[in-house]
Amino acid sequence: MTHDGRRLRGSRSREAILERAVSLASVEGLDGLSLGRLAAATGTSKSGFFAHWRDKEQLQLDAVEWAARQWAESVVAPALRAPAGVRRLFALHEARLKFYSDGVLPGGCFFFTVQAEFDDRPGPVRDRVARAMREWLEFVRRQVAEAAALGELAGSVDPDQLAYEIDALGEMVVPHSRLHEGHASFTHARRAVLQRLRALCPDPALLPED
Amino acid sequence: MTHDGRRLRGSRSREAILERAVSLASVEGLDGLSLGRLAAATGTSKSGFFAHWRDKEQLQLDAVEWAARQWAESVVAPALRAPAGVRRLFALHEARLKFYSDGVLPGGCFFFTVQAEFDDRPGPVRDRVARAMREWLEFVRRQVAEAAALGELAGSVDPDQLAYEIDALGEMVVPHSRLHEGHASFTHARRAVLQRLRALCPDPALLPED
DNA sequence: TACATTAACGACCGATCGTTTGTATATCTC
DNA sequence: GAGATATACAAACGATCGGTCGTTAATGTA
Repeated sequence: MTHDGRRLRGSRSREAILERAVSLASVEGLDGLSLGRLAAATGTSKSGFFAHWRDKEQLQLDAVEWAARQWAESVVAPALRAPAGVRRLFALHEARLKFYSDGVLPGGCFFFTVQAEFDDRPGPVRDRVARAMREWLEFVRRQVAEAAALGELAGSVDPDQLAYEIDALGEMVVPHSRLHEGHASFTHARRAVLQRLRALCPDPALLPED
Repeated sequence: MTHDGRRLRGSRSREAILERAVSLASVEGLDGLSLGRLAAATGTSKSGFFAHWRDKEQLQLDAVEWAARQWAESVVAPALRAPAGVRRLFALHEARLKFYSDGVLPGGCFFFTVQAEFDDRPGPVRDRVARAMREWLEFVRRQVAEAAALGELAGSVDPDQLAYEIDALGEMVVPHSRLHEGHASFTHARRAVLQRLRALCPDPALLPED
């Protein structure tokens, strides 16, 4: 009846499980999330996981992969529709903030949670998380360098430096907005980067005033 | 023989346990830390904990208290030796960075880890952590306001805004420095705040050039 | 000295953890 | 259709979880 091949059916439930895992892990972390709770949340049995993954660590690694793809589609891709340079750089910052304020993930940010969880725990998961963060920072750095090459940033800008600032100001919105209710941290994060870029940009018309 | 009163002895081991708990929690989190491992690390039995605390949550609450005191003594107090104003503000930032780079805690920062762990988990521990972070941010905000009142910051500065920036740029050093080895993030965090303050301060002699 | 209190312990509890085993069923290959 | 494979499950495993219980030794109070 159903035309699900076993492989199609398998990869569908695999994707559904990973989506749930990323969602739950944004709240409780990848290790804090237990297979029992994940099974309950997906309406399956926990022993069924072992048909898809050798052990919990393999599932964690695939969850990081899934989250990186989600980030690329939800944050990076929309920002790439803005014209290259300082406008794209700020669009990237705003797309991240929108990702957070839209509540795409219940915990706000998978990578913030998982980064805090694994930054001191050597192993494959930590390495995979570190790679994802490195690639993200490298991408931001490239946007900075491109803006500078287009003459949209004062010449003396260090791309590594500015990329760190943009990332830090954006990422700390997650704990601030969740710990102290209210929208203030979003305003602060947005304005911090906006004013920083406006101060560097020779053409103020490229960026909103406020 | 020993002049330990039972109360003195009790409060001594209580403090020793809390110090260990804060240290371990900076790595694995307050919930990730299990009583069994804490007992092993302190050379005691886990059942002994229940002579000092009703349950794990009470120990967690006291650990937050202990960590807040450590932060006040190791970061806030040294910075207060600098003259009020923009110099104290920057001294505060540098004291925090020194706290991290000195490796006072094996996980870098107790509050970063615990914040990420509890920002989505309602309960007394979350409330206590939120209060500690609120008090810290309020303290930074007051230093900003004082610097502005002394005429050491351009008049248009919003203390909430600048306090958020200083905190975010300082705190994100923790995951960055641990995930990507190297000292770069310390340089970035230091220079970001320094250049921001220098741009606002009418008297550049108050701050180092670089 | 008599008695209460405290610190600390070993042994054990039910629950949950990640994982293994065995089994049933559906799907693909031939 | 036959045999291999993939999906999924229930049941159970040993380990560990937070927590309880009963006890011992030391210290305090009377």
